[in-house]
Amino acid sequence: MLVVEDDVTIAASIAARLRAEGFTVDVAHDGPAAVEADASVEPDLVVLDVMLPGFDGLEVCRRIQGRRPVPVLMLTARADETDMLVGLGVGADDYLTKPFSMRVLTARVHALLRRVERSSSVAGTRIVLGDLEIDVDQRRVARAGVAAQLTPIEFDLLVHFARRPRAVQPRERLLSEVWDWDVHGTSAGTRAVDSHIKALRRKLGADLIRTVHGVGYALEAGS
Amino acid sequence: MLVVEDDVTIAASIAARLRAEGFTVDVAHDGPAAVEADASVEPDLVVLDVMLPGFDGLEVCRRIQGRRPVPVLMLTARADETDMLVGLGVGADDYLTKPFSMRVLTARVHALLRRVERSSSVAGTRIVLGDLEIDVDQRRVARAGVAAQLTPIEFDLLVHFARRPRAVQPRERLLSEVWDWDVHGTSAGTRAVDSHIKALRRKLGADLIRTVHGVGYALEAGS
DNA sequence: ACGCGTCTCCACAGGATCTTCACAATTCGC
DNA sequence: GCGAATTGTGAAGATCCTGTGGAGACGCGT
Repeated sequence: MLVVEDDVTIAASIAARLRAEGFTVDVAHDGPAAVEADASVEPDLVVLDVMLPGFDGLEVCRRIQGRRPVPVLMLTARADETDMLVGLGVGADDYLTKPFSMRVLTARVHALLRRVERSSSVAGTRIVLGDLEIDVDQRRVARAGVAAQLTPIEFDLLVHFARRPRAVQPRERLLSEVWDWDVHGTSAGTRAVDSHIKALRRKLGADLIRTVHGVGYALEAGS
Repeated sequence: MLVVEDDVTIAASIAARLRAEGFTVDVAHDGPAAVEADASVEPDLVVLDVMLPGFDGLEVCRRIQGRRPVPVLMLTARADETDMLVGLGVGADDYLTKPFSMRVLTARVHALLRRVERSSSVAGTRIVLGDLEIDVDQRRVARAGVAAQLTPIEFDLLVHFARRPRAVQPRERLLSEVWDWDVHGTSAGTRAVDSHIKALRRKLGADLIRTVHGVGYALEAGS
């Protein structure tokens, strides 16, 4: 995460708060430093003030985005400035007008990361999670380099897990979303899930899928 | 709840009023004491005067927020001071200009807590309360960084508490909302709650859940 | 119709978990 | 302080859940 803000005090506040949220934060105080920092640390998100010494936030945004796609959250001093930026189509992913509370900032940051995460993994035909590689288009799977041959349902099941890494999926949800079943209260049939889980574990390794007793299963994205 | 205010009289009246509202209130009269108190009691909200001996409210706010995210309500002597603070982007979540009525203060406090409650539970998948971290999607829990393995009911119980921090939950309500039981008049079975509370305390620390004699249990979020 | 792969279901075993119970320890009202 | 009510604690049986192997059902192309 990179914070670009010329006011040292504000920059420090933002950085401190984001660090408290668990992010790794770098700080830059002017345009050239921002571009350089982006190139060297390759942050997964940039918080960018518009008004900067050197060259301004717009220019920074343009240069950074030109090099590689990265979500940008822009800070503007006034609302009409925001309008202008949107009009210019600078390519920022979200805007925040000063003054703002830290709470709003962190909320936006999280929302932005969620959005990016989602779009990159869903739109992407290829999902990589640790040593697990899935090519959704070609319907191929490999773990630690070795390919595995999955049956249709096994594959759909795995993709379903991979789209929500680490999240626990109850059997009912799996049945309704992978199988298109409508299990309302019917406790029968849910064991079919187990069989396919077993098959996946046999083909891809027992440690790939975690079972959560009384609830369902979750994919362990090895990291 | 932590009140930081150098004027002893004002501090006392604020504290008294907030206690009357049912909050647990600690008081600090200067900057260093404030930071220390925040670290030791981990309040869920800080009412912070700007002008303080030691170092001022801005510095306190920065240090507190740097350590962990907590809502801050700032008290300023003059309106233009508020403007300045806002401009600095210190990271307070709300401001109040002296003089103010107790009614306004309590209203703001409640509003702020509501806002926090909303954002923390709606944002949803992750609940952080002091050193307790719960990932609802992954069904994982950690206290002070160390993970704990909970059984299904234990986890549901904890989440139920965590969504209502510090609120006392009678056994009957827990049974009806976590267990889906219909305890109407049946006084039997309520002891099952105790067993699971015991398990939670063993796994996450005895100080996490407070027992309210004759009523039920409540989660202590670091205060 | 037949073979083949795939899917669903079943029954059993082994764990894991839940509830209950009796008793010790604590708290509260007086 | 004292008695009554409430809570903490440990253990044990009952209950529930999951892993597993295999048997049949189903779809599909030949």
